[in-house]
Amino acid sequence: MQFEPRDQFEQRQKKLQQIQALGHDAYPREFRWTDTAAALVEQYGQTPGAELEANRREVRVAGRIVSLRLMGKAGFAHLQGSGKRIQVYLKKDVVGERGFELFHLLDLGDSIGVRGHLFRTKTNELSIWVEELFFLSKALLPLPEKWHGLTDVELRYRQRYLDLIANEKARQVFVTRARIIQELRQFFDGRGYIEVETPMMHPIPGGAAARPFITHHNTLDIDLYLRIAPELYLKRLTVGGFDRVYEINRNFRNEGISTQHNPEFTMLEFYEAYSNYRDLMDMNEKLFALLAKKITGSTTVKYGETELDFSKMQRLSMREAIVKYWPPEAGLPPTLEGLAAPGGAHEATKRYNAWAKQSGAPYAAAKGTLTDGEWTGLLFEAVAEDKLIQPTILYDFPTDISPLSKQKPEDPTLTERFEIYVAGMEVANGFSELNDPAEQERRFLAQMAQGGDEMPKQLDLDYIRALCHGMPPTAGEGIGIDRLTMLLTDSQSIRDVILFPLLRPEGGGESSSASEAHGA
RNA sequence: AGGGGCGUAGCUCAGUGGUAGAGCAGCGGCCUUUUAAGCCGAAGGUCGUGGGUUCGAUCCCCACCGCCCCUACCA
Repeated sequence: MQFEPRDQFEQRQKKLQQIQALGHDAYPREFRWTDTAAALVEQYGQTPGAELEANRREVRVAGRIVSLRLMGKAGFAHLQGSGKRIQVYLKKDVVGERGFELFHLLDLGDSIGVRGHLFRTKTNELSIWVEELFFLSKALLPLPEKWHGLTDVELRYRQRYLDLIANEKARQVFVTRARIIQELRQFFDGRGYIEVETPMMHPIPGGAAARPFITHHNTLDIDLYLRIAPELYLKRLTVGGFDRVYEINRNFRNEGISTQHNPEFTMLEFYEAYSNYRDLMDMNEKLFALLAKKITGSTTVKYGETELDFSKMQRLSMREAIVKYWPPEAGLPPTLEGLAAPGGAHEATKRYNAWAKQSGAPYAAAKGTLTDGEWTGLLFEAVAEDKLIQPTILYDFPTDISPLSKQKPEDPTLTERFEIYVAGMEVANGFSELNDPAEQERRFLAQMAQGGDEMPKQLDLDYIRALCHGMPPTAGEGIGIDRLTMLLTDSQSIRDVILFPLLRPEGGGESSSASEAHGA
């Protein structure tokens, strides 16, 4: 075992031996504390020193040493516990020879416990007058720099534990993330939902269009797929009579990494029998406003340069969004009727692309021949998606790109599906669930016929069979927890809301081309 | 995958075609109310890796590795 910086590592090992020589356990088993640093700062932050002297408050507090100022026969340190710091003051004639010797052997990063009482220093800082010092654990490696903290983003992600110690904001993001999930559970539990866990290893990947990760089960000798969505299992449960279910857990998609994408990400997915997509839209408006209010204190939330207003949501059909956000420089916008007509979306896309290519705007790149619905979806993404900054419910998706959604009775080319966009990001996707087994089979087979990495290769017959047992009319939705957390914590990258985002493994770097180059 | 940027002490960062610098952390010493404690002293580096140009490269060029950003795939 050797880690950089080696000299400090060895130095601290030596100190640990000296601490043992003083009669302390190198790795003690417990410390009985009465208060956390955070609670004391909260409770006594304003209490005057005279009052602290008059009613002596005895405390036992544990924490990590994050600052250390040793002055001859006395010293100060800050202990960090539950995210907050409290100062401790220690002098030789109070803690005694042995206690003070131990104090001398402490380093930044060590865990200690103290017994003492609260007081205020000359500069009026709330502090603990230490009467007894307890050694709890040695940090063999140094903390990040005390003033700037840890700013190297790579180190912040790879060694998140250091980020959490050094950067209060980072800690706060993950506390908020936990609160968001708690609020969501409360919301759905309060509406009669039950929380379930469905398989994360699937024999047939399904429920979304995405490339799966493949793994293998040895005893059964079968390949399994890390799930790309829990959808098909959750709907089996609505068949089984769980009329309101939700699951909060990971999905895995073998695709690119970006500020908005991590290969494993957390989704809340929920299904509600006897409701349709309009019911969910209404529910979402309430949910997002409630969450913003509970988490940030206001329905208006700062995100980067903008203010997001969750008190209301704009509603647009996909075609309306194309018309609304069509850039005037690209000529007259298409009409709703034009987009609905056969070939209309393709024609509009060609006009848009002609302008986009010469102006440098993102254009709608298609591979292969597309259906009207696919052109519509593509055109929407190019024209409108990144313009949807304020919370927007986008609805009525083409059937061609919505294989699990129920069609609109008056127009089978469209489905009862919506997505919620905020800050240009898709954060939710919901629909009236297709529960006609014959139609579902047709759609699955059409997907398979279309081919491609992200399309199902195999028909999920058991799912069709489940539908044949009858699924009540049901509305379902998925909400991306990571992106939602980004919005409510003002985080610009998904890596800032995932504790351990996927990075290339450290120290690898022995690619075959590199070793060939070395050999040549 | 393509384009752009970055990589110097443990951390945060300067810097130059001529043998490498600061602050913090660490080490030795002084200091019993300090707080980015202070003062004195010593130490710490294959300047991401490998090639090339050059009398000489941390600096210029190329390749590779890693990270970040944008685009593409996707949620």
